[in-house]
This record gives sequence, structure tokens and C-alpha cells, in this order.
Amino acid sequence: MKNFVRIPRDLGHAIRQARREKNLTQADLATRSGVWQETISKVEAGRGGTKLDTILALLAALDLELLVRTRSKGTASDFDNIFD
Amino acid sequence: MKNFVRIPRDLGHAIRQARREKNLTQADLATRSGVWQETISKVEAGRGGTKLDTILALLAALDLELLVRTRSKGTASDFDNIFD
DNA sequence: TACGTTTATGATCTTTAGATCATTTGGAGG
DNA sequence: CCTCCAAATGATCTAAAGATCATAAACGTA
Repeated sequence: MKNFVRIPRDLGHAIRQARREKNLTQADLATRSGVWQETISKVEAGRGGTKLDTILALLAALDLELLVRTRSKGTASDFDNIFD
Repeated sequence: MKNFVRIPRDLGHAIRQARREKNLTQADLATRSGVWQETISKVEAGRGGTKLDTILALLAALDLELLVRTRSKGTASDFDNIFD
């Protein structure tokens, strides 16, 4: 069962998906994470750059975490389209 | 075989480790990634915030990638101390 | 369609990361 | 100790992110 997303391809997508699954509005997530609704809108839309701190705050509030691993391990298809 | 690190705990550490394993100086990594040596120094030391773009550039140059996944899957011990 | 809620945009201001250069500290060998 | 290279610090400047407020566009639903 796939439970990963590649960054940055689907970062905004993953965040939006996770937020919706928890029935949170951007405003809700904003209060929980300390990140502003307007910023969340941008992040979810993949518009503009973002600070690591910001995405970490969002992911934490959504009970998601970030991992690094070596690119060579595993094939692309192992992790693709998780949050289609 | 463990091949993950948790972010942000070991991000700088992971980058430094990966860089050293490839026998690259910070200056080398700088040219390859387009990120300045001074910035790399900060990132590796975990000093100050960083833009996502910057860490992605570094990770790409080191053949590392970033993944998101739900925090609940798997136990901490599965991924701890990979880049001790 | 009209209302209420959610999301997107737009403007301004503040803060901070990153570029850039110069300097310094720290190690490893000679 | 003295070089040489690598890494860290420090100052200044520019660009970009995020805070903040206000408003507009979208979307669902009664």
C-alpha cells in the first residue's frame, strides 16, 4: 500500500488532500498550524516558494512527516500517484 | 537496511553526511547545486531557516529526495539514526 | 438566484534568506 | 611553526516570504 509522495511534485496536492480528509478548512489549518490562510492557499496551489518551516508547520498540523532518502533506492512507480 | 531520515531532526546532518560520502567539499556542492558555500554551511549546521527550494537543490545535487508520508505509519525505530 | 462559507487575489509592510565579498578559524601535513 | 585547504562568521544588499487587512471570486445549498 502506497503511503508516500514525492516532493516537490505533489506537495501542495498532498497537503490539500490531507486537509480535506480531516474536514478542515484552510482557516482551520491556519489556526492549528500558525500559518496564514492566504499562505496555505499559495502552498496548496504550488504558487511561489515556501520556507521549510512553513511546510513543516503545515505537515505537523496534518500529522504528516517529511523524510529524506537516497533517490536510487526503489523505483519511481513505487511512490507515484499516491495522492492522485 | 535503513535508508530514511526524519526531517527536520537530521536534515543538516544528512546533507553533510551525504556530501562527505561523495567526497565533495561545500564549495563543490555549491557549484553543483547553485547554492552558496556560506548557505550550505548554515544548512548543515542547522542554523536558521531555509527555503524549500534551497534544500531541494542540495538534495538533488546529492541524489537524495524528499518524501511526505503520514506520521502514523511505521515506528520511530524504523528510521532512527540512519545517518548517525 | 441569493446567501453563507471557503478559497483566491491584491496591496502594503516587515522580516528573513540568500547572494556576494572579505575575513577568520580550524585541521592536516609538511 | 607555517602553509594550504575547508569550513565558519560577519557585513551589506537584494529579493522574496509571510503577516495583515480587505476584497473578490467560487462553490455549495436552501
